[in-house]
Amino acid sequence: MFEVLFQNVKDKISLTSDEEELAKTLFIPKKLKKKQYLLQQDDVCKYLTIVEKGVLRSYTVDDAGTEHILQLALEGHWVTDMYSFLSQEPAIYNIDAVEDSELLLITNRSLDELYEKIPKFERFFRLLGQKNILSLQRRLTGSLSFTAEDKYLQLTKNFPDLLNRVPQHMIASYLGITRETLSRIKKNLLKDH
Amino acid sequence: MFEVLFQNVKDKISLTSDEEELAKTLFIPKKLKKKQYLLQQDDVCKYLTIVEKGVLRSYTVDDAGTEHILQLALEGHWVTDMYSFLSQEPAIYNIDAVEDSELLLITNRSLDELYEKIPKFERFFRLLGQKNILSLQRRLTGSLSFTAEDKYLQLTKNFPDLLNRVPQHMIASYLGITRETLSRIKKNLLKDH
DNA sequence: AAATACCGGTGACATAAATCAATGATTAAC
DNA sequence: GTTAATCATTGATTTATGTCACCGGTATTT
Repeated sequence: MFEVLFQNVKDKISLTSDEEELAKTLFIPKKLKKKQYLLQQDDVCKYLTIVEKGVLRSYTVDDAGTEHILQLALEGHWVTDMYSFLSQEPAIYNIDAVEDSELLLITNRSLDELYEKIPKFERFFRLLGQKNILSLQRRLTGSLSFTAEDKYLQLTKNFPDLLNRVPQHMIASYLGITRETLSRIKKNLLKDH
Repeated sequence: MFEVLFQNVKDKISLTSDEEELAKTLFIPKKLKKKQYLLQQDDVCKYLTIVEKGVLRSYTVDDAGTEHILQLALEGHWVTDMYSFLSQEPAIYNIDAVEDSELLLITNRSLDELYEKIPKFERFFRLLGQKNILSLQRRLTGSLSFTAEDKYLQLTKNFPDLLNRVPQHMIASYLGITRETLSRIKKNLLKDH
């Protein structure tokens, strides 16, 4: 159950086995069936979550009922409504499972305990945040300057896994385009082979 | 010179005066005239920078020569090409001054020294990163789901300062729209008063 | 195994925003 | 103080992408 978490952690900091045992006690395992919610808009987000197995998505729903996907989180990715998690105000994002998934959750309180008892985790989450910022910046720059086709090509290049595990209409939503446009882009790319 | 930096730091962690003195030695003051570059694409980004006075922008230039602004950094904001700064690979962003500016720079090496000698800075930059992620997420969600007009309205609401200090065409670029479109949006908003 | 929901593809049409081009207005440079 | 950049505005036109409607295929449910 904890393999993905500790692999993730050991990429950035080293832990003694005592520290690892302590950390384990602070995370809550949870399973989610496909389509089940981890968080619904307007609820308070109580957990920071790492995906051990499966896929989660975080997304907003606009006035027209259209979903806009902020994040597609595969194994080893962290997901939360960060604003709600930190402030305990109502969430603006929904989070649910794209596949049956296994998760590890940590509350804000437990996270504080983790920082206090194993200060190395300050560094871990600093480095994790850095990586996160990099990927958000790349995505935003792409969103500002790329055509729909280029955004799709960038995705196929950087995250080919996503294409197999996530339905097309979610890929489209993640790219900020409609399912129809994505369908036509794929057709075009085949034609130009 | 260091007022903005230490105000920024003390919002998140507390420092003794010894620590403050040590930190001061690790930053390099620099002034930049309007339009001067701090970093050019394809150079290696040597510094993480905080703006003490003035405004910087980071941006990419596409094949057509159009600029796309990732960040507009007012006093107290941190700016760098994070990928280049961390990896010492060539930068993809340009950074230059929108107004005459006063900056404090820190190298990767000095930053490591800072973490080593004052571990509290791990926490500081973790918290800074969190804030950064929040704002990138908000901007990306807006970019995925808002019309040009709504993106502009969100900006006027959240960062009214920017409108006075930065020319319209840069605001447009920051929003991912053309200057012409922004000009028409403003006209429309006035009309509907 | 029939019924139902989900998913991707496609045509016809609509529209937001980009592009191209020209004109003042303001600011900076000489 | 004249010249030259820089900046914002506006009209005409084009284009990428969205919207709406429908279809067939494949899972999923009962």
